[in-house]
Amino acid sequence: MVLVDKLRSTDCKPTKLMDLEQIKCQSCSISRLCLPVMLADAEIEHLDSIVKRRKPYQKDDVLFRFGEPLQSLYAVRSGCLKTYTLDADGIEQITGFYLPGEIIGLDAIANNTHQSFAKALDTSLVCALPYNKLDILAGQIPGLRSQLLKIMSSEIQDDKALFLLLNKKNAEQRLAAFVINLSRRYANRGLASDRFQLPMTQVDIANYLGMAVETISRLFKKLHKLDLLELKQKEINILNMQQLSHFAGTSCHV
Amino acid sequence: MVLVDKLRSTDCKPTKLMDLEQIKCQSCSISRLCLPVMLADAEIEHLDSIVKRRKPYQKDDVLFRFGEPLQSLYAVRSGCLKTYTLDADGIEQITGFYLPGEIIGLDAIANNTHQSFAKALDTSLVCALPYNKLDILAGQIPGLRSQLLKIMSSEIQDDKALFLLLNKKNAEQRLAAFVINLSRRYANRGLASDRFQLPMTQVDIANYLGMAVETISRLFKKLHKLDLLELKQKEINILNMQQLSHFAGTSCHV
DNA sequence: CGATAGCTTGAGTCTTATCAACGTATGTGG
DNA sequence: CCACATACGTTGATAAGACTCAAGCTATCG
Repeated sequence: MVLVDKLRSTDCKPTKLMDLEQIKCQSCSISRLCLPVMLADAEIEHLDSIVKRRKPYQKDDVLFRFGEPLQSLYAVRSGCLKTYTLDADGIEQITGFYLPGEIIGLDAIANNTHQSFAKALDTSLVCALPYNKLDILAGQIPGLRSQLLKIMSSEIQDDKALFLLLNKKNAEQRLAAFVINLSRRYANRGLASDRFQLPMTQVDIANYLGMAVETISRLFKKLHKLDLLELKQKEINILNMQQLSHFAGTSCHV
Repeated sequence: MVLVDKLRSTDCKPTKLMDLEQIKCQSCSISRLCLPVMLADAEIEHLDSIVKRRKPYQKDDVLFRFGEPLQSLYAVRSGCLKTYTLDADGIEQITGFYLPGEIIGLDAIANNTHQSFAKALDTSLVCALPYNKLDILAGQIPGLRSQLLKIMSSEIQDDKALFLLLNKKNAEQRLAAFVINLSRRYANRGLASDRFQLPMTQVDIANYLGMAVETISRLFKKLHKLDLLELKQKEINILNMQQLSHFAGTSCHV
């Protein structure tokens, strides 16, 4: 995560960036969140050999478009990306935000066709995983097959949770839950969970959560008034995580 | 599907039912929607050997509960089931409806723990697929591995589509889209797509779509007034599929 | 036949969207 | 380095869609 932090700071030298582009799975700081989990060294090396490390994508660069044949899944190494479709009027409909260690494009496997657009929100490094090669490798390495299935299952879990959030919670609960979800994901990556940069605009958050931007703005203000969080520019500062979680409507299942 | 229809009719003899319980993957009418897709005969036999065919579940019987360790995935053979969680107040939150050929429990793979309850809405036959055996078999049969990944990818696709539906569409579009979705799924199973039984109550539909029952009732009435569909008891009759689709807000992605 | 779950209908309320206008960053070219 | 253009965020007023509550109706099942 040190490497990731270096990358995210604006003063990193081009040489540093080149180094980062070359980092192998073996030494990647987020490998424990990614496909290599539970693989032996030799297996990781095998996986590493099919990974194509791309030059960094700049803000607004597009990784793939809706309808394109699936060539590769993409593992995020640093930065942040979003996926979206366009509705009948050509309006963007955001379907997901992706942080380091997360895999983009899993929904394309069913018909070998991308079901969305993917765009960088920030300067971002990704690893391209050619799907046909990955599939073959999954046949040879049980741990990889297993991890791939787990990652997909995890995405299904997250989707169901999001579904419940949107379906059952009101605007303020949605926003609170969204912030907490981001916070948890940062925490999993060893980054600060109570103070971080929002990688997306409020317009994007509103779009993703199915709300008006005005509502987002008002609710951030309300959460601030309640001393639950602070938002300065894009920096978010969670002041009372427990209360905020409670506010989000403690999603208990039992 | 003839078999499925027989089962659904109420006058089927116990002996018939016993026969159905024993049907193998090789002769299962919905195998082309299920895991056996693209498998060679010998491979299907292999798969068949790990499948446990359960006695029929009756209405309201529970397949598994939230928090239980994942033993098996379940392939629906006939009938209809729902999955749901309970919120903090113990209120049911429906997360999905499952028709023949669909697989229940994929979200449990990530942590080997079921993330929801599953309950029969109707007399239903299911095949239990012990996950550890299935996983091993997926390592031996490339086509099975591939199909499993595709089924999971498909579920992710469906979840994203549902997400967009709930997030961006108003009540009447949601309901219209829900009906069309059911209709398409019946069509895929070779059943009538313009005239079918709603397998769930309006209360369940309301719960699933995040709306009040009253709204569902009013909207069915409205759709009837517009001559788009008819609803008598639980039998739905789509009168104008094209208009209904249009009404649902033609979900275009380009 | 009565009890209960499921569905319908109407009236009133509330949350959140919409519209309009203004304020504040950000970044580009002169 | 400044001025302008543009994207992003804030605030207030108004309106609409959908919920809630209350009550009555209708299937269904024991």
